[in-house]
Amino acid sequence: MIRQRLTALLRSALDQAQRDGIVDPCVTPESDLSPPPRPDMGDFSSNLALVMAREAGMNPRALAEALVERMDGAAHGCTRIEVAGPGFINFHLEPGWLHQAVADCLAHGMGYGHGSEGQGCRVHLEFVSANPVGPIHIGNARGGPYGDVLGNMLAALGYRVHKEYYVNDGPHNTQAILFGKSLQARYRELLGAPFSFPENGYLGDYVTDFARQLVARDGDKHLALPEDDEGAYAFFRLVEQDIVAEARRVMSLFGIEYDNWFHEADLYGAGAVDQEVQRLLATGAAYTRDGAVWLRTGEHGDEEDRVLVRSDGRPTYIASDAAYALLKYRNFDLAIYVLGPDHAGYVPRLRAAIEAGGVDLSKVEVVVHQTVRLLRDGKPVRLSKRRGEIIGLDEVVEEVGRDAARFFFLMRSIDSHLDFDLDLAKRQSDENPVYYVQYAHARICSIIRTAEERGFAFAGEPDLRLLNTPAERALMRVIADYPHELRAATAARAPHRLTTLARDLATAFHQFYASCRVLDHDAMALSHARMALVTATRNLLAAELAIMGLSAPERM
RNA sequence: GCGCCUGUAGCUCAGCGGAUCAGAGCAUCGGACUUCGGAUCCGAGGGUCGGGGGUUCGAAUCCCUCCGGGCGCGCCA
Repeated sequence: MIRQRLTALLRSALDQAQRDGIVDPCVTPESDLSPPPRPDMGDFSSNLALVMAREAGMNPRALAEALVERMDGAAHGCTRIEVAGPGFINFHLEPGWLHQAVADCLAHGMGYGHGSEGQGCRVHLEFVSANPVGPIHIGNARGGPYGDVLGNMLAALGYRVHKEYYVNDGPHNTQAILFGKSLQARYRELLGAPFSFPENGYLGDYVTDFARQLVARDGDKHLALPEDDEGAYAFFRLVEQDIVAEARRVMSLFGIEYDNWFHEADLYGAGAVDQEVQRLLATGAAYTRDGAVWLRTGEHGDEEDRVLVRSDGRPTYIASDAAYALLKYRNFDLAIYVLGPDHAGYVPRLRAAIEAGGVDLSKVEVVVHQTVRLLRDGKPVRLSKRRGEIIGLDEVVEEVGRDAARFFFLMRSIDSHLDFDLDLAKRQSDENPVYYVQYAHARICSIIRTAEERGFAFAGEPDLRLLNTPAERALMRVIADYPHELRAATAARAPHRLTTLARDLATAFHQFYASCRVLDHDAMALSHARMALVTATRNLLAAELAIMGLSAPERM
């Protein structure tokens, strides 16, 4: 790859300068190789001299000059290397490097830019994992496209990715129990039995709907269940399958398929939670106090120790999370947790619990996405499962479309708060940027169809050297940069950058299209070359859309 | 009160391991050869990057502080 060649060139020049005594031997700082702001300034620009000027005790420009003098540019495909501005080293490359990128893209098709540096590293990626006590709403959903696409990116670079949804259905989950109590109350209410609706219970209509279904299916046989936590949990379990099935349906509607839906209850069924608690006690990572079992998370970066097992003997979620984490690390090299903002405060104790369990924290990554605010009529809508104020993810997906909905979520940086204006999303659906990208793809497909219809027959290899106008070069440049950009975005765990890359590619193509005629019977060689460029562009657009989980329409 | 995120053009947001980063889309206004899709392209206006201080030759970017917004701080998850 071109970047590696230039980096090597810089390094050898630096080594030579050090041998010549021009520069004191010092640590080579991380330098950046990026496109200069204007094409006429060259193809790549290095800030190496700027970055290390202070450490080297030299004026940046002088340092840059010294480095350039020690480069054999011609041997590395450079037509010119010059120092610019305060000390940038600008590389002008032979145009062939761009043509090579196009050829690479054509040769690799949908796999262009992909790699194997992941070396099969097994990544456990968990995302969404909403409490199974109601429909998935738009606030829970943000982790969906993020995790899904991040997984696709990692997979493209050779990681073995396992996508998982963790279902919090353990017998001691107070949310599940509260939901169960609400359901039980509605059930008894429908049957005219005495009931008491729990304080802060789930008020949504869907709870009554579930109760109605239970009555229709089983009659009054569940009246026998006790009105306590165990009875409530039993009620929860009566409808859990339906809730999870619905979650699965909605995620699928959103284009997300998990490799596994893991149930917390199974950890208990297997005795894994008790085993883990015993193990933590045995290793001294946990201790007993006031009748409860505490995990020494305070020694692992948390503010204080946390309760692992309540004084009444019921384990907390940390216990099952610790047990689950241990399970994960038996089969995976890296675990990425994608959590909602309401779990931000939980991160230190999660990491602490994992570390206390004996797992190296370098194998843990936690991404906390920021909130989604739903706007209706320009005003924020409070989302609360408990109060029954819910806009279902499925409603949104059906209204604005899967592609637009995914793109909308994906566009924003995961650290940014996201305003999802329902009315705007609906009204704007025609001008959503996703259509801009998809239109570029459809347009190219149209060109290809036209070429067939009009009998353009291209024989042999295209002569890519014919591609040299500014618009062509700009388009090739975007294609050439993709492998590096994909890696940078993946390393930064920043799927939102893909949306920018795709838009940039579409823009470069549309600009090219406006100034370059592709099909011309009077210039067959050029037509051939441009068809190759356009085909490469379509390949990359399709590949980018695929990684983002979006469709690549041939017609719109 | 403490912690995390955030404040960039009228709106929604990129850029945030410093310089060649003042950007995009939308909105507004004005244009586009009658052959490949106008869901496109070209152009214009518009911001002292929340305020203030500091580090630096150089800060939207790093540090401190203040102000505004969001979310967390349970033997809930």
